[in-house]
Amino acid sequence: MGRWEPDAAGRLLEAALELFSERGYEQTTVADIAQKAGVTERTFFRYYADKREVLFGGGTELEATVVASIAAAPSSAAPLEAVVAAISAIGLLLDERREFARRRAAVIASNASLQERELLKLAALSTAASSALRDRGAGAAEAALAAETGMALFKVSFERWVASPSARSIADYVKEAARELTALAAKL
Amino acid sequence: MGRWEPDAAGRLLEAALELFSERGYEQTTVADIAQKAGVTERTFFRYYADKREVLFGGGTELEATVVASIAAAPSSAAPLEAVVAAISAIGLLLDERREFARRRAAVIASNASLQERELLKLAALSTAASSALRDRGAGAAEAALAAETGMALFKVSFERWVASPSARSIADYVKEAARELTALAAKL
DNA sequence: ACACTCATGTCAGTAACTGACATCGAAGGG
DNA sequence: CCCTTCGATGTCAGTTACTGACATGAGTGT
Repeated sequence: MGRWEPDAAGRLLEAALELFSERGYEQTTVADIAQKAGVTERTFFRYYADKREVLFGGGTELEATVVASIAAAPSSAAPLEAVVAAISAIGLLLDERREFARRRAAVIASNASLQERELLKLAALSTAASSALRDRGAGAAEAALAAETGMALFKVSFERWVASPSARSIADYVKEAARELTALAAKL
Repeated sequence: MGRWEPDAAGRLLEAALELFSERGYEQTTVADIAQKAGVTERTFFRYYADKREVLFGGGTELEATVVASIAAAPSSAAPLEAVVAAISAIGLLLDERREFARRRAAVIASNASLQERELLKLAALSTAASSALRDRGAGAAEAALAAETGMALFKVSFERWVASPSARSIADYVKEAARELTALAAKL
């Protein structure tokens, strides 16, 4: 057994999520979170670069999933197809953490600066997807556009998933949104 | 004549842009900006809600342009067509402030927290576009997807415009990206 | 027993932001 | 011409996010 309770980062995340949910993001200080997790404020900043980042720890994992998923797409798949597969894969990941993802989304929806951070993470995902598409032979312009469009699909799919109380998978919403996009673009 | 030099907000913006360009965003304090503009730090925060916001003053105008543009689209226009027209209108606005838009874009590109703010403003634009589409009779789902897709088009168009030294209008890049999107979506 | 590591604590400092109150030139009424 | 009011600004004290430097102390291997 260690000198300290294990998994300080996880305890900080749980403490933050609870406090943000109860009192709101701005009404919670980092000192509050640290105290609830049984560490000092300084330790919080050793695990998370800033107060918001505590809610965005899984970013690397998501990025890896996107990249792997695009790399694994059959070479016959069109760029948008590969991206749709990638964001469906992310959807499956979130399905596994259904409870957590919803709590987290509710907190983020209630605070603008958290939304900013979320959008930045999505943009990072888009950049990763674009790069992975280029590795598959797509042109730079095509890759960037397909990646951004994919993020648009993800945003609306995730929104619908959060808004709906049903147990449907995010991947379902993605499929649906992709069909709608085809229809919209056909009328352009 | 007033007691103070006129247009404090404008002076603050100009001071901020110069300092951010020279030293970088993080190496510039709000006190630096205020001093260069000839006011106190407190006055800065009376005009701008936070340090980043000084670069994002035109948001309301852009939003109004988008809403007006979508409202003005002929009822025969498909949702994505209306959105493409709206972001082309924004492009024309930026063309008018070419110089400023490029300096500003360079500063934003160099700092993550400024990128966050920019993404949030874009998201606000998307929400406004979605709402304007619904006012024209579009369904909620269709409107949200068309708006988000439009922002994807805008992002890649603006990126290409910034990267290119030519004098082409942003609207040209939007048109080009829209054509590419049609091709990508057709293969879905 | 000893040194060494590593997660944590302690502490002082900077800079972003906020609320409360003071100041003072201008503008308008009497 | 004075007086009042108003609006933009200044002053100041306080909170909180975040950082760097250094101290501590239990485990780990030798």
